[in-house]
Amino acid sequence: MPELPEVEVLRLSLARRLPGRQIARVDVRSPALREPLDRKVLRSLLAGRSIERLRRRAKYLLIDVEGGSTLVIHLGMSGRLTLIDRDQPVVAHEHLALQLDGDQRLRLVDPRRFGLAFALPSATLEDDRHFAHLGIEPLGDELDGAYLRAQARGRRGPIKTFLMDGGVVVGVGNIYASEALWRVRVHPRRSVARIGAATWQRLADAARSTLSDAIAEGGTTLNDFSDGDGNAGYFQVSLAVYGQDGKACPRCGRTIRKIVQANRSSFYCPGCQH
DNA sequence: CGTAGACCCTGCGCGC
DNA sequence: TGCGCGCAGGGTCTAC
Repeated sequence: MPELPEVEVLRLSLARRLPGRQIARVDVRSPALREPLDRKVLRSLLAGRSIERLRRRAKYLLIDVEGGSTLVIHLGMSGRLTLIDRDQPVVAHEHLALQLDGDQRLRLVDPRRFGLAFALPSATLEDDRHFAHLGIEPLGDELDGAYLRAQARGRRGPIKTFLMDGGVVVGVGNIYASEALWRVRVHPRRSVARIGAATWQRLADAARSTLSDAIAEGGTTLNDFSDGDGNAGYFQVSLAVYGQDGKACPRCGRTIRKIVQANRSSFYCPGCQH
C-alpha cells in the first residue's frame, strides 16, 4: 500500500482508533523485511505502553507511545497495516502484530517484504538514517515553484525522475508523478533544465493538489481500515493517465502512452504533454 | 557530484 | 487447464 495518500488516509483512520489503547504484547512472527525486525528493541520500547498519537513523515507512519518512543512503519510496495479482531487467524506474511488491550490486534502484512518496521527511543527520530536525507513534505507551503527551481539548478535529467527524488520532495510516487505532469501538460521526459519559473510553480501546485485530491477522495471512498478480513488498504482514485495506456486522454482524446524511466513506468498523453 | 540501472521479493494477470 | 513471463504503487546501492 504505497503512495503517500494511502499512508495519510491510513494515519487519519488509525488516529481515530488507536490513541489511548495499550500495546499488551508485541509479536514478531516473521522478521524478514527489508531490514530484519528487531524483536528485542520493538518489545522493550513498545510493550506495555499506551499509544499517544500518529504522525507521518514522507511515507513512514509514526506511532508515538507514552514515554516518547516511536514505532516506525513503512509499507513498501505491498504492505498493509490493519486493525482486526484478535481471534482472526494469522495469515501468510504477517510479520508483526501488536496485541492491543481489548480484543483487537494491529497487524502488518507484507508479501514482497520491501517494508520496514522499527522502534526508536525518544528524540532520535530526525537523526535516524531513514529520515536524515529526506526532502520537504509535499502538502505544506514549503513546496513551491521557487523551491523546485532552486533544487533543479545545475541538474539535468527528466522531470519525472526529479519529481520522484525523495531528497527534493517526499511522497510523490510513481502514480502521482505521472498524474501531476499530465495536469500541467509537461512531458515526463522533459529535462529539468527546460522548465521555466512559471511552470515550476504550476508543477509544485499540481504535485500538492494531486496528492491532496487523492487523500480527500480516499478518505471518502475508504473509511474503515478495520474490516474483518484485513484487506482494506489500497483505494482506487480516478486517474487520468496512470495505467491508462491505450485509452483516450480525457482532455484531448489522443491515445495515452506508456514509457519506462528509471525502471518505472510513466504514462502520458502525446497530444497535450510537451 | 548527479544520474542511470540493477536489485531486493512475492503474487497476479495475461498470452500461449 | 497449466505454465512462463512481465509487471507491480517502495527505496537503496553501485558503477559510471
